[in-house]
Amino acid sequence: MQVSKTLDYAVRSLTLMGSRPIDTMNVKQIAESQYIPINYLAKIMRRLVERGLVRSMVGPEGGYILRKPPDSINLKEVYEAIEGEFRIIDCMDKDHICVFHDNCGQLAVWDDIRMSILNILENTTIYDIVENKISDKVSGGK
Amino acid sequence: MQVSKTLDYAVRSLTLMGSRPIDTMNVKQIAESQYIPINYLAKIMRRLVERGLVRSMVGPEGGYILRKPPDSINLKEVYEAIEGEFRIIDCMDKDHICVFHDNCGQLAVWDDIRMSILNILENTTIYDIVENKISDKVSGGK
DNA sequence: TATATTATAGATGCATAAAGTCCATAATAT
DNA sequence: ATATTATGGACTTTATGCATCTATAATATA
Repeated sequence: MQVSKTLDYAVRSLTLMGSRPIDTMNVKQIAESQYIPINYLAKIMRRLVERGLVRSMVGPEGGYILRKPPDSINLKEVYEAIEGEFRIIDCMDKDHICVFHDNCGQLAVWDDIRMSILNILENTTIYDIVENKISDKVSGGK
Repeated sequence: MQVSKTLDYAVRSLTLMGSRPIDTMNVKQIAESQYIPINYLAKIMRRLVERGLVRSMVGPEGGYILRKPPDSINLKEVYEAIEGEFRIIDCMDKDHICVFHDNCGQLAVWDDIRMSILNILENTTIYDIVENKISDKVSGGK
C-alpha cells in the first residue's frame, strides 16, 4: 500500500509544468530541479506523452508542455498513465480466479477503500497541488 | 498501492477464527481451509501472537485462539501487526530526508488518502467481516 | 516416562518487479 | 551541417514479497 517513486516523480514533474503552463521544459530541467534521475524521467515522460497528458517536441528548444490546463488534469489520470488501471488487490481483476469467489467478506472492505482513494484522486488536480488547495477541497478547510 | 498477500492471509485467518471464537485452531486447519501455504502461515501467526491479537498454545490440542472478541479487533491493528506502521509514502517517515521538506504540494494529497484509509481500517472489525456488515457501516447500507 | 503433536525461531532460496542505466536512432531548430 | 532534443528498447541492479526448510522447545496424554 505504497505510492511508488515513479508516481511521485510523475506528479512532481507535472506539478512543475503546471506551475508554468506556457513554458516548454526539457527533461534535463525537470530532472535536475526535481532531483529525479534523468534517464529514468525520460522513460516516465514517454508514458505521459502516450497517454496524452503531455505534448513533446523533439530538437533544440524542444521539450515537454502540458496538453491540458492544470485544473483539468486529475490524479486518477496520472495514476493510470503510470501504473495502469487502479486496483488495490489482485482478486479485483476480473480474470483472476479466487477460491473464495463471491462469498469473501474482505472484498467489501478493500472495495470501500478503493472507492475512497479513487474519489480523492479524481477530485484532485495538478492545479490543486500547484496552488496547495488540497485540504480546502478534501477536508473542508484547515 | 496494493494489499499484500500476507495481509490478506492474516485477515482471512482472523476471520475464520472470529467465526468460531471459542475454538482453538491449529495452523494446519487454518492453512488448509484458507488455501494458505502452511509454513508461511506459521510465520504470519507469530506476528499476530507477538502483537497480542492471538493467543497460542503449544503441544497436542494446541493451536491459536483470538485474544479479544472479534468486534474489538479492527483492521488497523491487523495491518500494523503485519506491515508495521501504516504509511503510504516513504517521506512520511519522520527520519526520512526529502529535499522538498515542508513545501511539498503532494504531501497533503497522500496524507488525505492515508487518513481516509486509516478511517476505514479503524472502523472495520473482524466481526464486521465475519458478519458481512461492511457496506452497511461504511457506505451507509446497500 | 516416552511419544506424538504442536508452535517457535531463524536461516535460506526464489521469482518478480521497481528503479535505474545506456546506447543507437529520429526529429528539428538555427 | 551541427547541435540539441526526445524516442525506443535492451539491459542491469536492487529490493522484497513470498515461500520453504530444519532444528528446537513446550505440552497433552497414553
